[in-house]
Amino acid sequence: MNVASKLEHHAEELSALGHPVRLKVLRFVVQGGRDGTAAGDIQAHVDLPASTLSHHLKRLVDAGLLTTRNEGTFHYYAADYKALRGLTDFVWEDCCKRGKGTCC
Amino acid sequence: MNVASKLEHHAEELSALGHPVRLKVLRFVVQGGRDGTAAGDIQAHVDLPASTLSHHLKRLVDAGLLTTRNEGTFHYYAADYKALRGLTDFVWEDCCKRGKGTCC
DNA sequence: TTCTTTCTTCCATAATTTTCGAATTAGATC
DNA sequence: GATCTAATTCGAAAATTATGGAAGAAAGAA
Repeated sequence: MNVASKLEHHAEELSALGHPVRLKVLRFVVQGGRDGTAAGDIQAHVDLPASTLSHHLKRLVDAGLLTTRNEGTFHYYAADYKALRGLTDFVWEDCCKRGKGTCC
Repeated sequence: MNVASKLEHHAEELSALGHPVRLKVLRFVVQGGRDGTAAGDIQAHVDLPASTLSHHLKRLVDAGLLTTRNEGTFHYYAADYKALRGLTDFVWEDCCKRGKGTCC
């Protein structure tokens, strides 16, 4: 993946996280572990209409931050921990390389 | 600072980073070190009209990710490394505490 | 089949964001 | 003062995002 599209991708991820509801959802799912958290449990946590929440969940999945899996009528969402680590690392990449001294 | 407003604040920071130009700017400034980077140098890096860039810089400063300092007619922008660290840590806070096993 | 539960998609409206030329400010230099 | 340079603010159009009721889909139970 080239530099420009990597930037676009990470910007998309950050944009997805840049909304109070979605950030709250992501943290809840991150804390829920690898097995994932059911959409209904997420809804109880954020207290919003199902349709509104569904849009936000889709945005997080589209960005590649969450994965989803269905079990019967239940839809489970889990964090893509690798993607998330890649994102938080990206922001710090080459910190201070153009400055004098170190800082990070 | 309470939990809700901390969430709002970090969502605002992430939203500020959730744009390709602003993410590129932030990384450039992060790499520029503590002394900061002049607006003109940033403009050369992103190749955009000054007015457009100025809006993006303001957004990053308003979010608390950049600080600014004037020297004559030059405006220097520097990363608030503490704020940035607080942000990237926040996303991972209490990872897996509601799940079984560990992952982070 | 009919009903219930769980969740998504459709649709329209409202609100916010992005863009950049033109005008303006602020400081340095002649 | 006049002028140049560096950068911000104004203003207005275009594009994107956010919200949630209503309708639909998918799985299971009665």
